Amino acid sequence: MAENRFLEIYNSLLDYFGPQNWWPSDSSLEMIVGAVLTQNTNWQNVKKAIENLKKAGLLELELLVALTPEELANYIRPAGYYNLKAKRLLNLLHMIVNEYEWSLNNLLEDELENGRQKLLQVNGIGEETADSILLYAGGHKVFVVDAYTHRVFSRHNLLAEETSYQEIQEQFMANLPADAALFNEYHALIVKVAKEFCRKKEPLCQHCPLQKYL
DNA sequence: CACCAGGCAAGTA
DNA sequence: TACTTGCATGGT
Repeated sequence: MAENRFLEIYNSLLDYFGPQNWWPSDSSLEMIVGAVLTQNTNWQNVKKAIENLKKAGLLELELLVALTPEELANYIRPAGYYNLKAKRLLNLLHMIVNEYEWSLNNLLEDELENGRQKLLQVNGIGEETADSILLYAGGHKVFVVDAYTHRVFSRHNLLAEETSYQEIQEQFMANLPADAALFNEYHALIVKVAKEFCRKKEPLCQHCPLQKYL
């Protein structure tokens, strides 16, 4: 695009919605659990699953890795895809045990590219989940792209329909200050505006704070 | 009833 | 490489 509208849109969204204070969690471990559970799933369902683990006192690395996939699946059932996600979550936790000496902080404090490679090697962790963990738990300067980002920006003709994850991420990061707090807030604001005004069944965004960019 | 939700990997050609 | 399909609960 001719001028950089990425920052302008960020400011519009922040003015309209205010700070979103993501990621909602009480600990880094809870955050990464949520990152896996929320894959293609409504956050309301994820909250129920996390609450089940909390009530059982299981939100500790040593306790979670001691569970079988079947046992873990039973707790996270409300999040959907529970058999799949139980395996994926255990894959992630086992990587932390084996590659980072049982320390999630060791992973989060690793160099960005090293941590990202390790996360992407885990079966069940793709780019969005990896980047979410790196940004929201690790505080790394990496922009998280998701289906909402693609929908909101392509629908407003700010990105082509076929733009890839990596290309979208590069566009944002090339046009914004390298600021983890800004990346954090921006992604959350995109989710907010998509949920409120840019749903699949609402092709036109009347009343949307981004209407002027159409 | 249909459709959607803060994806990802495996299978197919 | 480029589609397609399975995974699954809960809210609208």
